[in-house]
Amino acid sequence: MVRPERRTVRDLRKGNRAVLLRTLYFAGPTSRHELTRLTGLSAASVSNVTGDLIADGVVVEAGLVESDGGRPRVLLRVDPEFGYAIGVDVGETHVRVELFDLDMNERAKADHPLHPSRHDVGLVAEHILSGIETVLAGSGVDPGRVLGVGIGVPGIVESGPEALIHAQTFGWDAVPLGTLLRAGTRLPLYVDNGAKTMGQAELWFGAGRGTRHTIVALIGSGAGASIITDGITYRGANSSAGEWGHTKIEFRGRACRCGGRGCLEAYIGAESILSRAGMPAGTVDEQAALAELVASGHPVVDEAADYLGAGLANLINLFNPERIVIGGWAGLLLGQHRMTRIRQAAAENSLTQPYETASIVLGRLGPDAVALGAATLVMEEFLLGRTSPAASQPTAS
Amino acid sequence: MVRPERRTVRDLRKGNRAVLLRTLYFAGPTSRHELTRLTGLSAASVSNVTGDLIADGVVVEAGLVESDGGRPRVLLRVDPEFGYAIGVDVGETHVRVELFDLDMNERAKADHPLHPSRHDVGLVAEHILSGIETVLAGSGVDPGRVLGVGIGVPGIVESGPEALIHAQTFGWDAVPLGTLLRAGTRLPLYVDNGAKTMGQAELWFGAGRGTRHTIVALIGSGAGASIITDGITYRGANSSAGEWGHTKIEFRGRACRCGGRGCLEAYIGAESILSRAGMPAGTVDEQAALAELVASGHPVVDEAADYLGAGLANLINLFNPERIVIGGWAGLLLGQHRMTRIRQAAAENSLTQPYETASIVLGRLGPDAVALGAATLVMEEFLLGRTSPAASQPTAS
DNA sequence: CCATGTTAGATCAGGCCGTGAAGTAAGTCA
DNA sequence: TGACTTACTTCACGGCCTGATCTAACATGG
Repeated sequence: MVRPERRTVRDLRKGNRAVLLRTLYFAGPTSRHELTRLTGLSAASVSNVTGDLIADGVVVEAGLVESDGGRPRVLLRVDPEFGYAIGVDVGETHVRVELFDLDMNERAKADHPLHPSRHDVGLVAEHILSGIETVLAGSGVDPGRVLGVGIGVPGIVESGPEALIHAQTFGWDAVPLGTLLRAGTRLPLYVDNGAKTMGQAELWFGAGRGTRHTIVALIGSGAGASIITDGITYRGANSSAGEWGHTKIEFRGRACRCGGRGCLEAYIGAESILSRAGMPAGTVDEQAALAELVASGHPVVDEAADYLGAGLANLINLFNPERIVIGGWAGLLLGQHRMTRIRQAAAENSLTQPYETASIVLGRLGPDAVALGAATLVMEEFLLGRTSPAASQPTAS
Repeated sequence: MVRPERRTVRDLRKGNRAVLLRTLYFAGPTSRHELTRLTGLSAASVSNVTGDLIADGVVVEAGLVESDGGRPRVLLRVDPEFGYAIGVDVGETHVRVELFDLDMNERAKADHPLHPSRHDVGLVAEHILSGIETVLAGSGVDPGRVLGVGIGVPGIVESGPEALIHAQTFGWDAVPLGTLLRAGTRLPLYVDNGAKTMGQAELWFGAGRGTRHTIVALIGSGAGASIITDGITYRGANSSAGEWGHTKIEFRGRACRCGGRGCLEAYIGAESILSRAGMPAGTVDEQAALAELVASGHPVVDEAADYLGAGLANLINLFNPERIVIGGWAGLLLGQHRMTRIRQAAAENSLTQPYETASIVLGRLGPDAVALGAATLVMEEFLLGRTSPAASQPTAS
């Protein structure tokens, strides 16, 4: 039931251009000669297409490499200044906007604190728009060179003609954030779940680099997962795939804040761990409290590690991944201090063969990678050749 | 991290040929004119490529359709006699070999009973080879027109240079069935897990037809799932994805025959249901006993339905499918008599938004679709243009 | 300093491909 | 019988990738 595409001879060039661009981007400075090896294209085609790319300004020369007794190789690379990507992290306590060049170096940043009880859509949209203006002004980057804005939000993002956001914790029900923003900017917008963007950041630049069947488990107050199948973030029919935190690990078990019972999140989410240890939500600084709890060796932490291992085991059995990355602030905390226990629980609760192919590792990017991941949404479009600075326009009116 | 391919201008033709062939296959008799609409290709190209296909004998004309006041359309279709696919079902109690034409009509069949305690690899291989000979002889089909043999086996099939089969219930550990068979036949072989082949049968010809994000849950003695993501059976890093039956639904719960605890299979598998009702494995005819139990309204059946719903809910949360097909003989039995209860349990244990996009339905093909599904493995290759009768050869020596 | 050898990259002719435009086939209808 | 309609084919054209050939730019050795 595969649905192959590709039509005219022109698409060929487009595709090969994208292949070269992607190879240059991920392999770094590379000579034309080596590109023929990496892409399988003929030397003649590499010459042609790189010629186009250089003429368009996307690719620039980056020094020479001498070779024993022959013409030196000219190294090529994507010009990091050719375009820029903006990543937005809409979190519980802040709206963070970051501007990256194509090498994903942060060039500017804007932070708007958000009161934990005020997540009005209009306010968030306002923060995002003013943040975009701030980073553009602060970096001195020509707005016309910005390729787009990626936005990581909590909750489920329902794809469709207009992306609709369902975020229980924010009280958002079918909120068309994209539509609201389009009134204030003409930049292309890419909205996705924050856990998915963070997963993509780990996949591209973190602990998942080079893998194709990967799961990034994110544990903070709650728990979610980003599922990468064959190199692509899996979204399912309505983009809500990956709701790992609300899978049942204990039939009719402990009550979860989602209203259900026995959800994994009710056993491994920071909020639930703390409340089990006698520190209900809102009474303490979650991160500090959990750190202390983990260090103190409280049994509730061991229990959480066991459940986490079992939860990972379910993912291993279902997805047969080559790597599992544990991320999110609570996940990193648990992983740093209870990794052996987690791995053991995962081994006990999964089948041998898939367990052995899955390496369980800690995330490398820290909890602040949501904006970076959101920016990779923009990069993805760019590398596919579906967007370019010429197509973008600065903020409207 | 997408990895686009496509190189030369020649691949274009290959791809478009595959697109046309696939469209003709699934849309049935179609005129060239309509093919331009269905494929997006120009009329000129459709004319060219169908010309090739007809010249190669793959496609034949299939009558005319008058149109009001113009030249009548010539209908085209794939010639069902152009090639044949053999499907093999290696089950607990039999080895079944079936020969299909391209329309998936069964043309011949061979059944070898298997003693439930004797699953010697050599014996199974012998049965398969003699079954192939039998169906070829019985149908009178030219062996040179057979496109390949698809084989559905129990357990985990580890893909690689040689497919290795790990089947606990058979006592098989890393058995290279393909290699053994290749000594007796030169036909291309495609080995896969029987649950996956059955899932593919439901996807192509059964209750999953037309869907792209689908899960086929198979419940017999045990439980497994075939996960279709974006129209393709998902296999994971080592082809062992979909081990749904051994995901934990009850942390440290009931003992499972796999050695673990709290596996879903230990709550919804026929063997476990019967043993809970006081009928341990081996003492009764499983299928008859379960049917009686279901009809009698025994509470253990209701309990199983609840667990099944919760297990499906986990799949809904993780995969966000558009359809869930319940299959397998025990699954069909439960579904026929407890569908409401299953659906309700699924609703209670999954998030609202993904639950609403997933329609839960019964399988349409019955429990004998393993061989049919195995034959679709051959068809898949054929429709991609990667195999043709000319490439195949009759049995060696 | 220059001829020679070596490697990187560019250019060119040739073979394919898909497409729009124009042409042909095969009906209906009046 | 001829006008009209619709289905399909043929043709010229612009693009594409590739192997072969050519040019550029270095090292080496005399």
